[in-house]
Amino acid sequence: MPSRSPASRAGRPRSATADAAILAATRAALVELGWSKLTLGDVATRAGVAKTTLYRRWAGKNELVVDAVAELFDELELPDSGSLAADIEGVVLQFAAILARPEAKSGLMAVVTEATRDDALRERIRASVVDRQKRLVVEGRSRAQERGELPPETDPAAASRTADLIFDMVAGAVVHRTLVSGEPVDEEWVRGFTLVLLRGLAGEAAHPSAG
Amino acid sequence: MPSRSPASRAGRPRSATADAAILAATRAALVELGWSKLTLGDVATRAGVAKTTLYRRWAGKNELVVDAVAELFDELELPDSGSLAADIEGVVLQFAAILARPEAKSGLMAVVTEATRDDALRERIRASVVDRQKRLVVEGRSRAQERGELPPETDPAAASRTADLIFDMVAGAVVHRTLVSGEPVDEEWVRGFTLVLLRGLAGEAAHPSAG
Amino acid sequence: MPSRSPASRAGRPRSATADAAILAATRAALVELGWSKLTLGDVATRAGVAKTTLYRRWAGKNELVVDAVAELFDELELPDSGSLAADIEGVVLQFAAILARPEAKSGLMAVVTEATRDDALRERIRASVVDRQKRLVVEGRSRAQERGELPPETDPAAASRTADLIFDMVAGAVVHRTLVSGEPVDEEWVRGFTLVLLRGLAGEAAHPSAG
Amino acid sequence: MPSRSPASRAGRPRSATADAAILAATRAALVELGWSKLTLGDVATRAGVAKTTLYRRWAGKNELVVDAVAELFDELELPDSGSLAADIEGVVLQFAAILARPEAKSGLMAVVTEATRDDALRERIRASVVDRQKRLVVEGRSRAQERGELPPETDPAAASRTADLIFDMVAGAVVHRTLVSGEPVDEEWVRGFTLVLLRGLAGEAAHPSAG
DNA sequence: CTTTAAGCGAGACGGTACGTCATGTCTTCGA
DNA sequence: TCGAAGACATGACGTACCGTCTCGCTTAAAG
Repeated sequence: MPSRSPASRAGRPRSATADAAILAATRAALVELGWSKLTLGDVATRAGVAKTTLYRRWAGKNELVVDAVAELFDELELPDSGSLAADIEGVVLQFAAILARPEAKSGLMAVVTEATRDDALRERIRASVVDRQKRLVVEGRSRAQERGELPPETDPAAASRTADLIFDMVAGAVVHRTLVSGEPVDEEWVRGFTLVLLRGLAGEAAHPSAG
Repeated sequence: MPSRSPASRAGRPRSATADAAILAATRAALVELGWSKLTLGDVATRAGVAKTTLYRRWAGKNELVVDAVAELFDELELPDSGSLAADIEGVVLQFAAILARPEAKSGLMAVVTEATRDDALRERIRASVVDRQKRLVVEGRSRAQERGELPPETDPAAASRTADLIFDMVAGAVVHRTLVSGEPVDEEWVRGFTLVLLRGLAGEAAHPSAG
Repeated sequence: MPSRSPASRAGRPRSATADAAILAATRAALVELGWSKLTLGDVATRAGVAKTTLYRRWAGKNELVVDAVAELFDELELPDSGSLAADIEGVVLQFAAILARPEAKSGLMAVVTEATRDDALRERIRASVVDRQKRLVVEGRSRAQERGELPPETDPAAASRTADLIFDMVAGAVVHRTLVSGEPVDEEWVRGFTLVLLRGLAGEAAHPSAG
Repeated sequence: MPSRSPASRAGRPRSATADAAILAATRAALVELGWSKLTLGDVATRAGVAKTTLYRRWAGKNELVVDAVAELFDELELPDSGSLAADIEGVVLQFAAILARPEAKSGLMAVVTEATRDDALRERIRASVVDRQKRLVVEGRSRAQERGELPPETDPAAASRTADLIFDMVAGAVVHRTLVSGEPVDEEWVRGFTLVLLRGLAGEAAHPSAG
């Protein structure tokens, strides 16, 4: 989100519609041009806004695209389909569907790349994009525990570690298949993936890694 | 690799040392500057070569970086450590170690990002980087089958599909943890990951996905 | 002169000082380097200005140099020395003095050369440089007619034709001696030249060319 | 002319036809492209010759073009038409006709411009182009003296000075009218010019400039 | 109901990198 | 040894974006 002066008192307030227009224009430009050919001047023109306005709210291309892409993940929801396997399959398919959209492909990967040399950007991505999805892992597991599909956690540290592992595996596999392998994440693949993942996790609590 | 005319007879031949110097300079620049601040002019200067020489051999930044990074993966080897789990752990650690190097982080992710909009580039990456690693999956599995750790394959199509799945899961998880989560791929994580993966794959052949 | 949008309202106005700095830098570069080694990048640097600023105002090297050189001729004045011969000698010496300056030598000849293949450029030169001098011929002749040194003109067409002839002869001879022959236009040469010219023109009106 | 090693003995002798082909190609390129867009690589290609061959014989663009253009003036001849005025008119028209050709316009003026900063080049031009024409002035005057149209010269120094003056006036006026004014040198203009020139010169010997 | 301070569009500004082109030199091969 | 072919180091080209900076307007809250 664009940073706001804490106590904006005097003067004309910032246009509320401009933010939305800029983010939408950014996504449109990502679809048409991709990350590397997207220019802030062009985004400003598309949004019907002056470059100044854009720079007043975002520090640069990276920050802008993070915000533009983050909005895409707001629609992710954990389906309550009665079984853990079906829950996972559902959420993975949703995630893959978002990732398949060109504005997500171009934009998300690019900012992650940039973040390898920019800690503030990595933090922004984690806060805006990643953590919003991690809650799905936690929530899904607690539901499964309620249903007795997974044993209850006793060690919170191990639980957190396992959640991280699951998240890296789910997100990593989907991203890799979509972006690197260039193959579709279809129902068949998701079934196979979920099977392996769940079978692998089945005895996990019983054999906690030593730490 | 730079394309060569097959039967180059007349004229001065291309300098053999220039190629190596350019690729090394590219990696050095990736380490120092990262992808987005790497400029071809700077690479040329570092390599002690004219910009034109560089453009004569590579079409642009993307192609150059693919070649520069691909060389890093040549050192990957499948260790023969006696057990499937140890083999996997060994190769994952090697893979993670390469990926942790800044020139790989910056460079590989960036070209993968670019490849989302450039099929020729994706193909180049697949040929230069990905396929060279996939053989490790196939080789590792056949060794494990010889040792009786995995059942022999009967359906080659299912085998290929499973190999792809394994590859997406291994590479995806490592990449995601390294680049997105920003956490180290240490021995502890690798043990946990391998455990889940192997346990998940244990019954895979018995329950082939329907297709 | 750089073209200006007639009603420039919005946006930051063009820096007024930049124009002068660029033209001065251009003349300095002409003196040091000559036409063929003058680069617009160097001019921009000398003027403390970005290359883009320069290109925003002039279409290229030719147009820039025409403007830079044209300013040199603004100082030409017709001396009122009492006799036609002295007037001519005075103005020819002034003209030769300007032409002897290296920035005029290098610059003017070069753009005239370029103008052989570029009508717009020829027109620009005529407007900026040539026509400003032609007035001296007209003015000088009318003064001489008032003094009775030349007969009054009756046929305006013939008068114009004669003015053109005089101009080609004066400018041509001075330019040729300075630039082609590489000899100085000193007082001695000017006296000889003026003598021939005036004697030749003495009966001109009496023997108009047939047309 | 291209410099030749005085005693070319060993090895393959230089192709005799190459010289002519290169000069012709140079003139053709001047016609099509003009001086500033003429490139030596292009000339070499047109002549069916390697760039190396070209550089082995000429030092650069300037020297090559001087030689290419100089050949054009070889066809200049002093017509023997019986009267001084007609002789002058004839030779001026011939001169103007050569100068009107695009390869002469572009090429000659350009090298003269370059020569303002390169004494060796100026000397080459004088030797190759200018002096070949100056003989016409001398020859024309001596014929006119034989015919009694001009008084015989007594002072050789003054004679030389006058020849230079005439040459500057003739060549200068024609060049200026053709290249700067952009007007044609037609019969009418030549008649007017010759009239002025001859009338001006009529008493020249009687009033030598004081020196 | 007027200040008044900020937001806003437009666009010029000093920079940096781009990818191409021409220069003049060099290195190889074949004649 | 020359000539063709073409790679080479060099350096300018003209363009595109960058992120900043004036400008002359709104525009709404504070006085």
